[in-house]
Parts: sequence; structure tokens; C-alpha cells
Amino acid sequence: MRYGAGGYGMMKDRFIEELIRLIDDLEGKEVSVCGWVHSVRDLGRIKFLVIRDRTGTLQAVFKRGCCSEEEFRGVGRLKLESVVCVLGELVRGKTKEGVELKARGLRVLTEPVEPLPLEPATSLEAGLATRLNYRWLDTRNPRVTKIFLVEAAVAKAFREYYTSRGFVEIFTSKIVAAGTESGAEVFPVIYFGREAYLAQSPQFYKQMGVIGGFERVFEIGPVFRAEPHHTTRHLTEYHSLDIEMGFIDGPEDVMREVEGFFRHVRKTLMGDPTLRVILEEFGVEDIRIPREIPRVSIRDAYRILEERYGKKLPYGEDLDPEAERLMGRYASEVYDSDFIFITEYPWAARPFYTMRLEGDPQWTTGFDLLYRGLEVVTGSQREHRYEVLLDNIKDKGLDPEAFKFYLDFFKHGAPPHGGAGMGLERIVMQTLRLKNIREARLLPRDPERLLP
RNA sequence: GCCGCGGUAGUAUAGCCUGGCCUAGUAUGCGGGCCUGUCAAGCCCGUGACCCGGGUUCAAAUCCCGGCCGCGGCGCCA
Repeated sequence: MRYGAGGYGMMKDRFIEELIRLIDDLEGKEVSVCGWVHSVRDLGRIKFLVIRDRTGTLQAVFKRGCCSEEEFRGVGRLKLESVVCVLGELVRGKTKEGVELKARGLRVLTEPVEPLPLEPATSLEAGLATRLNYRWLDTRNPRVTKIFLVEAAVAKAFREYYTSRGFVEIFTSKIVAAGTESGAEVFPVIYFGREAYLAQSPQFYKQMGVIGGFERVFEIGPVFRAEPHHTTRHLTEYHSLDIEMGFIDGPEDVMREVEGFFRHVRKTLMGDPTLRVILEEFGVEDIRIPREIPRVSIRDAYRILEERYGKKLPYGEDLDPEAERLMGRYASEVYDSDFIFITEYPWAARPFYTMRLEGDPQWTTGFDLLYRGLEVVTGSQREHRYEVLLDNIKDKGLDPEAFKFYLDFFKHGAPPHGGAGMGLERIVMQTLRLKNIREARLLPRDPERLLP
């Protein structure tokens, strides 16, 4: 056959899932099924070829005389993961799908040129490092594919929800002149001979979006963290779901919008039959969100941790991972909730742009949302008053000159505002109860991994 | 960055503690053969590995040191 010659109609016009679903209409019709060779069972005069595409698998049956002798013999010699199209009659069969293809012809589009380093059908038995090294084979595993279908659904839900709430999607630069917090954990890049950085957060620019008159903005984009952490929940590059909204009375206004989003995620995932089945395959019966997600101030959290779980944290310090897990347990046990907001974080543990509590400046409007015991959202009301912001920068021991470009935003009319940043991969990881965040990222980057 | 554990065919593992019996076992893949209903197909034959460097020893997959990589925890964070 010739490639690149074009033709009448597409080589493949239906996914396998559609063929199976439409069997009532398609029974007895001739169809072309294209995909990868998932398995071959050659019994001699009858051969079974299971074809896999993104949506499922379908068995094609080859009997002697079904097609040319060359094609018939070729079935038995097919290598796994060859790319093929099988022409045949769609019939009801005794297979799991209830449908099979009575083959009339086989086209082999490409074959592997070397033995497979990883078998898609059993890739989950391999180590994660091996799977990531051969991600293009790993993602052919149906279960792995599904992780990314869920990720796409979460991102879509994010766009849908905030668009419906009057937010405008913005696209900010990822090449920046200064880090967001301190400039410590950023990747330097050489920008025409000058030093620049990869953005660790769209924080400053989404605030600029609000101040710049858009009032409510959101963005989905990559962020970069140069922290050499080795954990199951950190990446050096991940996708941040960011929102920022003007004219708020307090952090509660932001938390309500965050809560609404997670309700919409639940509705999107549980309401779609395909996605709901995926969740069930991952052992997730439901995403539990009570009438209102509980809100616990961190000062109450210290007390709960000590009284209920015997976990003593230094007063005024951030929650450590164990404390987060315990608060997740608390939410589950007391509120039957997978979520809990921890509010009023200490000033010492939050960045300079966070608004402090009126008359209680050691504590802030900063909050986190824990999802099954893991921090997935961080937000706060932001300090919009120029003079106060300047004082806060100095209070953190930072140089106002380094943040001049940011401070300038606040000189010409900044509404009270706040927002939040959410980790896309963490949301997917917690939703599907994945053990390692790398599983929720197509091409993870960590301190060691830069390929593929 | 710190701490702990690890690295054996393409993949996943056994062997390492107690050095020699390892010509390194098993499963799967891969190559070949048989089989007309398989679907974790089955049966037969074959193929293929001790991370890299240094050291100890008569002898190292096995013990020691360093490097790289992996897994997990912590710090920090989403």
C-alpha cells in the first residue's frame, strides 16, 4: 500500500467502543477496525486477533479461506503492538464484548522493529521507572489511558465551571524576571543573555488580570519548581489550575468558588457513565462532599490533632504530611467528607502577598483544601493595599525593589481580591487513589528524570 | 538537600544474610513447531541477565568503598 496518497474517506471512521455499542445497526455490515495488535491466538486453522484502540478491544476471527493465504498465515506471525486494520463483517459472538469481527482482510500498517521493552497489556506489572521510560507503550494499557481521560475531564470541568461563574480564561507568560516568593526555588533560563526564570506560579499575573479589569480570571498552565524533592506527591513541573477574583469580602468568597468547582468535578465524573465506570475500576465508589465542606481554622486543627490523635504540632507551624493525613481522617470520620478546608494559616507559613487577619496579624486569610488528606488547593485573600503590601514585603525580610514591578500593579486602583491555585495532577491522583503523582502525569519531571 | 532500602535476561522475580554446590532458577515476552472457538489459551524446542568503577579473597551476583540510577520517608510545597 502507499502512504500519503490520500483516499476516499478515512482509514478508520469509528472507535471500537462505537462498533460494539451500535451492534444492532451494524450487525452483518462490513467495517474496518484499526488499532494495535493486543494479542494473537493462533490455533492453526483458526486464528484470533484482538485489536485494541483507545476505547476498547475487539476480537477478529480468521478462518482458512477468509482471505488470501498470505494474509491468513500472516495473522499467526503478527507481532504484538503492530498497527493493523482488519476488514470484516461485524457479528455477534461469544466474546466478552458480545461482538466480534468475521475477518475478510488484514492490512498491516507497521510492525515493531525490535522486541517490545514493555508489554502494554501487562505494563502495570513493571516498575514505574520502566513504564515511564517507555511511556508510549505504557499509555496503551487501558487502565493507564483512563487516568488521562479523567485528567482531561477535570480540566474540562475547571474551564466549564469557572466560565459559568463569570471568570475569563487568561494565558500568562511562563518566562519571568522574578520568582513569586523568594526567588529560591526557580529554574533559571538564559534569556538573550539576561537571567530569567521559569514561572513557579502565575500568582502575580493572575492578580494583574483582576487589577487589570478582568475582575475574575482563571488559567490552566504549567508551573515549575526547582525543589529537589523525592516524594510520591511532588513534581518539578506540574499543571496548576488557578483562579483569582476581585471584589470579595473575605477568603470565604474564594473558598465557596473552590468548593463549587469540586462539586462540579464530582458531578462531571460521577454523572458520566464512562467516567463513573473508570472511577469504579480504580476502586472509587464516590467522591464524598457533604452539604458544606467543613472549615477548620488551623488553631482548631492543632487542638483536634492533639486531643483526638495525640499528634502535637508546634503552635504556629504549618501542618506536616502526617497532620494533613490525620485531618483528612478527621473529615472522613466526623463529616463523612473527602474534603476539609484548613483556614487562617500563620503568617510565618504563608507568602507575603497573603492578607493578614484584621487585628490578628500573626494569622492570615490563607487556607488550604485537603482532599483525602493531601493538600490540593492553596488560596487566600490577597493584600491589595499598596502601603500594607509594602510593609508585608519588608516584614518578610524581602527587598521591595525586587518586587517593584509587582507593587506597581497596586498603585492605580486594585480591588480587594483573592484566589487559589490547585494542582491538577494531585486532584487526579487523589481522585483515583494513585500511589504516585507521576502516574497522573504523562511526562513527569523530577530531579532525575528529564526524558522522554 | 537529608535519612533508609534497593539495582540479576526485553519485563517481573529467585539466589545475596551464611562467598565455592550458579554451567545463575522461574514466569512472561521474543524465535521456531503443533493445534478449527481461543479469550490469563495450551503443549514441545530454542533464545536471553548479575548497573558502572575500585577493593578484600585462592575464589565475588553474594562482602567492603565510591559513582550513577531506582523506590520510600522527611524538609518544602500543589
